[in-house]
Amino acid sequence: MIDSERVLDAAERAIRRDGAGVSIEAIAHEAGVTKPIVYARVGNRAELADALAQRLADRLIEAAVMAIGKRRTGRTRLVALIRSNLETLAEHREVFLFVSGGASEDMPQRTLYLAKQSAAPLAERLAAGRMAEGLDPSVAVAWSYAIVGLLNMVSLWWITESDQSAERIAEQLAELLWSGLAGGPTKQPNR
Amino acid sequence: MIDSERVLDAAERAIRRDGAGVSIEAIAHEAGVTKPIVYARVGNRAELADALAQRLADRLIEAAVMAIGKRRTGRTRLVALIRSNLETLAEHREVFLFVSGGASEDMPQRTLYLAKQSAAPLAERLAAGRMAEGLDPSVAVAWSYAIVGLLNMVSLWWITESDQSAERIAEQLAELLWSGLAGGPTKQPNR
DNA sequence: ACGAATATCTTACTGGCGGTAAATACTATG
DNA sequence: CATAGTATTTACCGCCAGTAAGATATTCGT
Repeated sequence: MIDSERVLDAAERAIRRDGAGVSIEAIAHEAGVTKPIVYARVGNRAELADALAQRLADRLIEAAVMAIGKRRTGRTRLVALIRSNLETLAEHREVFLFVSGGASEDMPQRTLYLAKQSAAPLAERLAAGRMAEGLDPSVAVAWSYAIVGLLNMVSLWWITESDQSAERIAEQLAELLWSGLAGGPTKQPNR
Repeated sequence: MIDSERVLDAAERAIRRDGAGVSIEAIAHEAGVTKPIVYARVGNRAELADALAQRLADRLIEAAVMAIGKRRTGRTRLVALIRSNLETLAEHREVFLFVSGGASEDMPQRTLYLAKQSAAPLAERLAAGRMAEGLDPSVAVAWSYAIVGLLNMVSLWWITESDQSAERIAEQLAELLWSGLAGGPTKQPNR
């Protein structure tokens, strides 16, 4: 009896090897079993992608927790979070690409599903933080999706096209997210 | 002789009808021709998606230009831009979903390609704006991808799950993008 | 210990789609 | 009318997701 975790492990290895377009058969082969087993354990391709998305989200969160383990506050913490996100996604590059597109058809729904894994806890924290400061917490949901989308796209760009360091990119994004386009505390000029 | 524009029009209709998973054959049928014609005109599925992405990007830009036609400045303009983006994507919902995932395989590359259509001009404007203010323009590229990704994800979320008004969401996002998490001009507390 | 029932895995197949090569209809020109 | 060249369709291939039915191991009652 091979449990579903083994299959998922094998799926990740197969994806790393063959790219986001892996066939289910290749995954089965990697797991040392045959196709129907994969279907029995993790379901069809979409469900497989969901499961891998879940794992990836877990890793992102774990990495984030690690990153803020060293007590940092405010902006510095934000930089650390972004950086950990970039580096974790880069580390699981192929899986990231598979989850975020390699599974055909109703893809967008899955993108959203994956996003929600990260966005939901983020939204909670945001709402709590703003409540604590006496600010309107109702922006939290939209903001969390905004931040997740931002990180996703920048990660994709960074992984495939940019050669700058994660540190530098994280710094730039933190600047945007922390202080905004208007440039923070200074009186904003309009343009 | 049917030109490629006709095929693309048909593709959009077919996508609106059948969703992002349309078969090429269905598109050909909608265009009143047969499959190889589609391939001769717009190439394979990936190239079709690219062409539609281009069209969509054009529409987004056009709508954006319209939106800022009424002379607005700074934050107000930002709200208008975001709102136009949301509404335009909602209007072309299915095409948006097709472009941003309906085409299988090397999807992520295409997501990035689509993003670049919007990000490149945005980056130019950002860089110019920051130069004019004596700020470091090197953040422009990362920021443009950040903003495009942010808009993409929020649009996806808004289209499929949220029932709030575009105006309200635009306001919230503008708040984030303009003033940042730290909450703008006011001295930021850390949390 | 032995056979029956059940759980587990594999072989073998189907349907459908992306993509293409070869056949056919069509148009223009002498 | 013939011929050359082009536009379009028919007919096909290969591949893969997903599944049904058969084979093999395993548990359980007696």
